[in-house]
Parts: sequence; structure tokens; C-alpha cells
Amino acid sequence: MREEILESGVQLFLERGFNAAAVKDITDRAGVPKGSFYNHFESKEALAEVALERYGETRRMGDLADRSVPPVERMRRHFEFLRDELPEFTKGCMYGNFGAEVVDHSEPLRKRVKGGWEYWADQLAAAVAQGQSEGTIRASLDPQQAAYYLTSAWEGTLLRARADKSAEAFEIFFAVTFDALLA
Amino acid sequence: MREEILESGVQLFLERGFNAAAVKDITDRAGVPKGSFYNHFESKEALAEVALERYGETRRMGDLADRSVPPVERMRRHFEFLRDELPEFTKGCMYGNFGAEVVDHSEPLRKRVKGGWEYWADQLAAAVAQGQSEGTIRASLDPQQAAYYLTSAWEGTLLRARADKSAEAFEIFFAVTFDALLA
DNA sequence: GCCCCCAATATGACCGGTCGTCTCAAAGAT
DNA sequence: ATCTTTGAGACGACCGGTCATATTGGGGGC
Repeated sequence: MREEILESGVQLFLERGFNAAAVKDITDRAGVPKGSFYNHFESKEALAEVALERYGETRRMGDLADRSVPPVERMRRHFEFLRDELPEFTKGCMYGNFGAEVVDHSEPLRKRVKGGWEYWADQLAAAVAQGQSEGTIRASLDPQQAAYYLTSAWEGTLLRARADKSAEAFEIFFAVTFDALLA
Repeated sequence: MREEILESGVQLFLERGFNAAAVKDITDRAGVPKGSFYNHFESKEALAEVALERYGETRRMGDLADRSVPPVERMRRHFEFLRDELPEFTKGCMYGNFGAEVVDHSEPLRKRVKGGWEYWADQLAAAVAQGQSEGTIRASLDPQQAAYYLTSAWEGTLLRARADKSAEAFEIFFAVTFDALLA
């Protein structure tokens, strides 16, 4: 039962964000009675923390460390994976959702959002650094800064895609990132 | 009275986003009775539309067209202005706030958010194009794409700054944008 | 095998609070 | 006196969390 609740929480936090995903909606989707929720999670916030961890595990960050694929290629595939996993122009990334809605009110969630972004940027930075040592990514970039910038650009791209209801934002992200910024 | 409500709306939508800025909070800050709200605005959403227009007017987009300042410099100043206008690491841009919270539920607001971003990107693109014709911005960039990317990167930077509670995100935005992407 | 007891878990109605919106009596204007 | 505007508080919906009651499972005794 706990697992069903967690799964539904992941889905709804992803589709609607924190506030618009009510505990009742989550338990309804999980097919369990609302009162049972608090036998498994101390609070909605506590569920969100676990949901965020779970979501982060599905982002396949390991792909960014796969030495059998050249760095630029694996970065490209990484972002293509993230893009292809998106529900259709609805809220696209739990980190971004919580980052926009919750970090001002929940210190535990803010720390996890921050930590998740840092981890992601570290993986990207390692790939940038390897690309530089192989001469396929421009040498003048600071890997940590470039990686940080890419996480920002990606989250912003998700916002724009949602407002535009168009995939053009992603096309532009790929074109500018791989043909201009990293090249 | 209408003006006080509008002003308070702008402030609170900026500081807290749409959902966390209650009508009561807005009227409290405006110093007017809550029941009067609907004598001046049809709904909270209607206020948000007007507040967004008002906010957009204060972003000084005209600075981006000021031919007496070189393109790169005026872009830099533009983003410096936006950064310096921020309340301390709280929600930083009404377009981004509404983009994250509301565009899935309110078509009028989605259109205004989209339109505001498009207008902003057009101004940036014109500056990029001029910089290219003067040889100060790299020629291989598509001005519209670069401008679109910058709006994304900026909005994402705001998200990261909030989660990090640090100005480092802005430092990185400036370093990568002006020393790597545009150079 | 059956019954009883107890602890753990499940459950749905309830609670108090917040929220956007509306109503209608009172106040103001003519 | 009549008409228009105002605004306090009611309204119904929604929300996270609580809790009295019901159910279940395991252990022990006969």
C-alpha cells in the first residue's frame, strides 16, 4: 500500500506540482482510503521528500558517466531522454515544480531540490571536463559553470515549453547548447 | 482604491506567486476591505492579468533598444537591472511565477505569459543581431534562438538562486552568457 | 483445531482552517 | 425618497490532518 501511494505521489507531483496534487487525489489514484495515508507517511511534505528521491533515481544520471559513449553524445542523449519522458507540456520536472512552488516554505524540500540539482550539475560537469580533455568541447568553458548553466537553461526551457505548448523550446535548447555553447 | 489593490497585487504575486497570494492578503496590504475587491476586479485571475501587464511595463525593455549603448553592454545592463530589482531570493519574476503555477489552468494568463516572453525575446534578438552586425557578438548564432535560450536560462537561473539561496547563480549566468555564449 | 486476547493496521467521517466569490443590508449620492 | 455603491460576513468548496471504530493477524491456551 505504501508503494502505491508513493507511485501515485510521484505521478501527481510531476503532473500538477505540489499544491495542486492533494493528498486525496494521491490516495484516490493509488486506490487506497485517504485515512491510511498517515499510516505510511507522516505528512504530505514527507511523501514529497521520498517522491523526489524516487523521481531522481529515474533520471538515469548514470548515463552521463558512461565512458563507452563520447561525452557530447551522452549529454545529448541525456537531455533527449529527459525530453522524451515528458508528459505532454504539463509540468515536466519535479525539481523544477518544487523549486517554483515549495522551496520558500519547506526547508527539507529546499535542501533536496538544491542537492538534486547539484548532483545533476556535477555529473554534467564531469562530462564537460572529459569532452574538453578529448577536444570535443570548447576548452575555455569552466566545467562547473557550464554545467550549472545547463541545468538552469533546461529548467527554463521546460517553463517556456509549457507556456508555449510547443516543442520548439527543446529544439532551441539543443541547437544552442550543442552547436553554440559547447562547440 | 483600485490602484492600491493593483499595486499590492503586483507585489504579492511577485513575492509569493499566484496561489500563495490570497485575495485577502492583497486587500490587507492595500488597506481596503476584502469585500470591495470584486467592485474593482472581476476575479483574482483578472487582477493577475492586469498585474502582469503592469509588471511587464516596469521591466524597462526599452533599454534593450537604446542605440547609444553598445549591444553587449546594454544586454548586460538589462540583466543586471533585472537581478538588482529582485527581492532577496524570493520568487523573482512574475512571468516565471505564473509560468510555473498557473499556465496549465488559466488560458488568459498563459497567453499573457507567452506573449510577454516573446516580446522580451524579440528585444533581446534585435540586440543580438545588432551586436553581430558590429562584430561584437558571435556571427554563428541565430539571434532568435539565442534570445529564446537566454530567456530560458534566466528563468532557470532564478529557480536555482531560490533553491540555493545564493547569488552564485547570477554570477554564473553572466559569466557563461557573456564570456562563452555570446562571445 | 478452535477460541480468546492483544497489538497493529485500516478506515471514513470529522475537524478546523483557508480560499475565492457572492449577497444584501447599510451607507452614500442625488 | 430613490437609486447606486460599498463592504462585512456568509457561502460552499477544498485542504491536510485527526481519531473513534472496525478489521486483521499472530500468539497462546485448551
